[in-house]
Amino acid sequence: MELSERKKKILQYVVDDYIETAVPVSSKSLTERHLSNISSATVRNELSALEELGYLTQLHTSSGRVPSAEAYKLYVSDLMVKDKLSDKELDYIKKIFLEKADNLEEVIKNTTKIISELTSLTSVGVVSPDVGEKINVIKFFRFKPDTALVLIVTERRLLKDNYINVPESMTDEQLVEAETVLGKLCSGRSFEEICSIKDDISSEFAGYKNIFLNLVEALKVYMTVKESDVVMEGQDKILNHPEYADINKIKNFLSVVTQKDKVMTLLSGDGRDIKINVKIGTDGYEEIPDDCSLVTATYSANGVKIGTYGVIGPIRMDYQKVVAVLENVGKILESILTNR
Amino acid sequence: MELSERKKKILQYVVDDYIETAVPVSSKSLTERHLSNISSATVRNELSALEELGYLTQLHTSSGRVPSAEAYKLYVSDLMVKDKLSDKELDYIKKIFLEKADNLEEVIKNTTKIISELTSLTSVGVVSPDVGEKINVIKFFRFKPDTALVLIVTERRLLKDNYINVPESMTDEQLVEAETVLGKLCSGRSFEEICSIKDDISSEFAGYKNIFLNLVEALKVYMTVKESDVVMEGQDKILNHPEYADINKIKNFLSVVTQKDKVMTLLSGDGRDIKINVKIGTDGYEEIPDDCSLVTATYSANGVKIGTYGVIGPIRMDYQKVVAVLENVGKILESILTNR
DNA sequence: GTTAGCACTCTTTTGGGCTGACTGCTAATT
DNA sequence: AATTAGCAGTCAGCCCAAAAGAGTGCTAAC
Repeated sequence: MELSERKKKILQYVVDDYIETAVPVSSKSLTERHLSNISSATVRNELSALEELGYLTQLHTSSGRVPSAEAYKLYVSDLMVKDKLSDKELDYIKKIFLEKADNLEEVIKNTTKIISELTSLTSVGVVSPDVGEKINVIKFFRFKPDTALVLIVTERRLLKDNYINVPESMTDEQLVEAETVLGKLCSGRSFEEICSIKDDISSEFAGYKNIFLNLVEALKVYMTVKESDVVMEGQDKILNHPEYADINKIKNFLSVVTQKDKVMTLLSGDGRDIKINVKIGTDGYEEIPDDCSLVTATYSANGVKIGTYGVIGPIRMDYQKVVAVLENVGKILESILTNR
Repeated sequence: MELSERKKKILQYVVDDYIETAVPVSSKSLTERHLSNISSATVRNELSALEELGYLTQLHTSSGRVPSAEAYKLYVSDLMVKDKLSDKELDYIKKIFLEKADNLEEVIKNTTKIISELTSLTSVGVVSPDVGEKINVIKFFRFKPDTALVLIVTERRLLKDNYINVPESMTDEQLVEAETVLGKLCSGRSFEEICSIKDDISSEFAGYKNIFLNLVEALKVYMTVKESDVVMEGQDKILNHPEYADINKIKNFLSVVTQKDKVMTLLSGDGRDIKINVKIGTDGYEEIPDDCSLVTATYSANGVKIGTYGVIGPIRMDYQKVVAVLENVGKILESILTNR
């Protein structure tokens, strides 16, 4: 069922005001602030209808109205007016990105830093796993008799955090040969493809089957999100929100937001596209406290996914700002990474 | 001035009880729990003398006594009886370390995890910088026309987070030669030494002076503590302490303990030796809130410093436990890293 | 459909009074 | 000279009642 224009407007004002003040919104304050042309009694009738429809709740019979999770969803999708960032804020984003953007890891750190800074919320980010990435170069570097570091260059980054076992009997020359042969096998192919050719390895590569299998194991590590791919910033920002005055709530929130594995499962779900993704209330996400929202965006450059970023905060957060920040950070980031 | 034996004993009991209960300690409870042979009035006289001496304070005229920072210091250095860990706890430590100790970074993560777990406090750790480390191998890996990844193997770890610029005109063969030549120059020498030979580079190496200078810059990065060397665990643990019921205190604490750079400056100070190091109250450390303590220990194996680890928490923390954990983690860690 | 007005509900604040947990002091005791 | 019993004094914490304040819902009039 469709809401009347006036109901929409009133609901928008309620959410606006509640986000701004954190105080239940009364009919009187609405007429004073936004609706001087109609009386508070009329507004009261509308409010009580909106409550009936599930968009508003009251803490007790004589308190003002508070938006429900439903109301926030409608607000974000339909009601809210999109915010613009100031030139100062845009310059700040550009400045940070241009300062240092050597490698993907650095970029991610900066991205979450910017987002947390501009939204005054806890921000989280995760690099998309390398599933579909194409491999350019593979290199082995032996640093102990029986282990070698694996270096992999893909289109978007240099992977250098994985070790494989190599037989001690293998000479350095043989390892270089393995590198050349397996390099030939892998380059130009994606992680997925390589893992799938596991068994029917042709005779040309047969001598290096064991090394290859070890390599496949190493590749697999990059195909799922790892804790080290998760970045978090500004975990203390939640304390600036008046509704988080309760120790248990804080504890609850921090127990999610100080543990990478929890944030990981949260973010690994939605890597679909560049669009903004809003989860309000639990929405089936048991990891988030149910008075929290998670707003994320997935960025790409040159058709390659960079990662998913976003904020976690109280359900009463400044969605206008958050969406504006995520959109602009995305635009600027993508343009910087694309032009080079 | 030296305290009488009885005063020491009483002060010890006060600190013991206060750490246990978080409630100001009264003369009556002291006689009931520990001093049944003397009367509460006598204890009152002693308490008031200890207050005079600056070891105890009162919140208001009719409250029990609370230890001052001075009292905690004396307690840790002289008064407290050393705690022993249970076999279960010792086994837990060993289990975790034996599970995974491939590379130094992993070990550090585990160390802080164990410490936080066993003490129920926020724990922090930092790898000691590589200043005095001797280099074994240096390797360049070109992954863009003008940049190469620098791999450095030292006695204790593989460093792989630094890039240098190389001239695009340089062929891969030339780069390999640079690697061999500079490898000869550097291997067996410490970071410090290499940086100091900067200028009077002998003719043999003259052709690679620019690469060498870039390499020196890369080395320098490893000679100071970096944010990525800092690890933190259990930032939410502070919320279990009843004296941290105040939002502002929590905010204060978290603003330190969620920011790596702040923790970094805290820890980079004292890398002297294996001894336990206790900073109680501010003690001139403006980064810590003044109702907090920082207890750290620096570990080594085979004469090589591994890093500095410790806990940050309320001044009223269980020092017996903390010291016991730090000592035992150190012993086990050092023995594991030494025997191999 | 809108509005003024009033009764009603519920939270929050205020303040008094009481209790209980201490201490400090004094005078008596060992 | 050190210890102790006893008592007066202080202060936080709790309970309770009363008052104030903020808002709603409803009704009757416009």
